[in-house]
Amino acid sequence: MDEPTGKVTLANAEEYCPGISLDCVIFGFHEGSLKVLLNKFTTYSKWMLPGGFIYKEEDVDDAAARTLVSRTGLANVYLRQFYLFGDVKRTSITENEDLMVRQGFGLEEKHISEWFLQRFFSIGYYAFVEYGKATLQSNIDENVTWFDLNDIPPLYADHNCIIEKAISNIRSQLNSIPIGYELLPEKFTLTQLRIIYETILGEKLDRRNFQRKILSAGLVCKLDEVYKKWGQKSSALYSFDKQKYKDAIKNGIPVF
Amino acid sequence: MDEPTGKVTLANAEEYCPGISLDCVIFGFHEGSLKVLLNKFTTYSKWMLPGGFIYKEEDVDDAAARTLVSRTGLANVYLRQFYLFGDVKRTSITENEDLMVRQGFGLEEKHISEWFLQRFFSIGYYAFVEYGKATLQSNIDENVTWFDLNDIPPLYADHNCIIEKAISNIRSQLNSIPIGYELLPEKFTLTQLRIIYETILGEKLDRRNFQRKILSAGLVCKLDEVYKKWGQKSSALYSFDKQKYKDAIKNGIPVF
DNA sequence: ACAAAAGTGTTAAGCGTACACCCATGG
DNA sequence: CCATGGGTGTACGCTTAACACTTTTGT
Repeated sequence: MDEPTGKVTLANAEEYCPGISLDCVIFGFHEGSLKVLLNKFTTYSKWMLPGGFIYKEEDVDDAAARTLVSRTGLANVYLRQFYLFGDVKRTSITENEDLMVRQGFGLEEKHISEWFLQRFFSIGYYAFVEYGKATLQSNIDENVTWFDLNDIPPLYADHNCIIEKAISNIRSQLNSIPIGYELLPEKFTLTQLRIIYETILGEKLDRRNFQRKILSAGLVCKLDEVYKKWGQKSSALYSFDKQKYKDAIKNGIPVF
Repeated sequence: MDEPTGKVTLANAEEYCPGISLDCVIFGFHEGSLKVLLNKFTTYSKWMLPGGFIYKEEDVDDAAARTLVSRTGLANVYLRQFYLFGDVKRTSITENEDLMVRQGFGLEEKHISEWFLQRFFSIGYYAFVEYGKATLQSNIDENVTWFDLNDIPPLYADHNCIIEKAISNIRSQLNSIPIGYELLPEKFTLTQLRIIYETILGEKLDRRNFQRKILSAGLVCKLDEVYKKWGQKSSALYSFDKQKYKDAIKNGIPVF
């Protein structure tokens, strides 16, 4: 999975740490809703989270970043490890056999059970990327697409649970992580920002109170420009104050 | 490490998942300060966090619980996975060689480099136990002792970092986890509870405001008994309301 | 005229914070 | 009588939550 444009192969399985993988819940924001990036091997029926393996001489965080680059072309994104999924039954052998046989990974026969049918731990990461900047790296073997967060199909293994856990994790930290900066374009409206919060929290927020709260945090500043949407009153555009944003990240300033 | 009273051996290394271990930051409270449980192999100089390996057919959470039982004799304790430590250089080969040679694990020569000198991922867990109920399982090969949190020596590998990360993790969730219930005996004073919060937060809290805050959460109730300490006014004893505590755990009620 | 979305302001209740005061105990 | 620690109460200020009115724009 380290070859963005080439065929997926595990013939080089010896280069990876055995029994451990990582899965990324990659969030984007587009047309008023949160999206999650999923991929599917063309020969296999189920969608799955973009994942990867870890080179024997590679830090886990680096492996996650590499996975993200290979699917979106984006480097230096907001990426956080949030949980290790380690139950024995989180993957099923029959499901993995199915996946493997259909996909025909470049494994010699004797390596199949040693590698792909073994028990796997998976390290969960979540990422925030700017939807418009991601260049999805689909190819003949692998299809990469955004899914609306409210419209996720049944996924491979425990990947639905991984998404759930990512969201509950983000939710519990929503007061201390400045969400929005990585998800939104440079210029955005407060309604867009509010929808992100509402989606994560799973509840409606009062428009006016939200506005006051966000502005009082001081991380975003109003621009002179306005956003014009057909059929509505034009709304003010805002931008993140990059310096204050970085301070908030570094010093853990509560932002909401 | 699954044989509490026997000699530590890894001759049965094939039974464990390779390249992955877990380390527990076990907190206790005694004589006005937070303690962390550490252990030391008698032949090796450095203290380390109680850790263990994961059987091939064992859930990670179960492995952590087993590790905890083997050191403290306690089952059903508050135990949470908080991070996976996955940097390549988190352990050093020379340090591991030193540990291994001195300890003389029951490994055949050819297995040494395959098992103990390989790269290790470590899953971090933290636990809260009642100091008075823990029965430390020291033996000839392994010494198990409580250390004051403010007096931790330089530990094996990245174990000091693991403790730091555990504390910062607990600190960030202090409003939503009912800390104290597992650390304190059945009957306790609010000063004891306050010291726990102060230690985790690293700052003094106003005695009166703390009291009001805790009581308004409704998880603890005042008893008719008092605690008498030599040289001071006697103070009221409190207990956790077990039902409300369970609800708070289950439903994630903010408790502070 | 009406619906949908945005801008602005007000008010009351609740919570956090900073205190003041008194009591009990032992040195 | 003083130092230490515990019990109780108050008062101010800030944050939060609930809510009303107006503007813009396209159907």
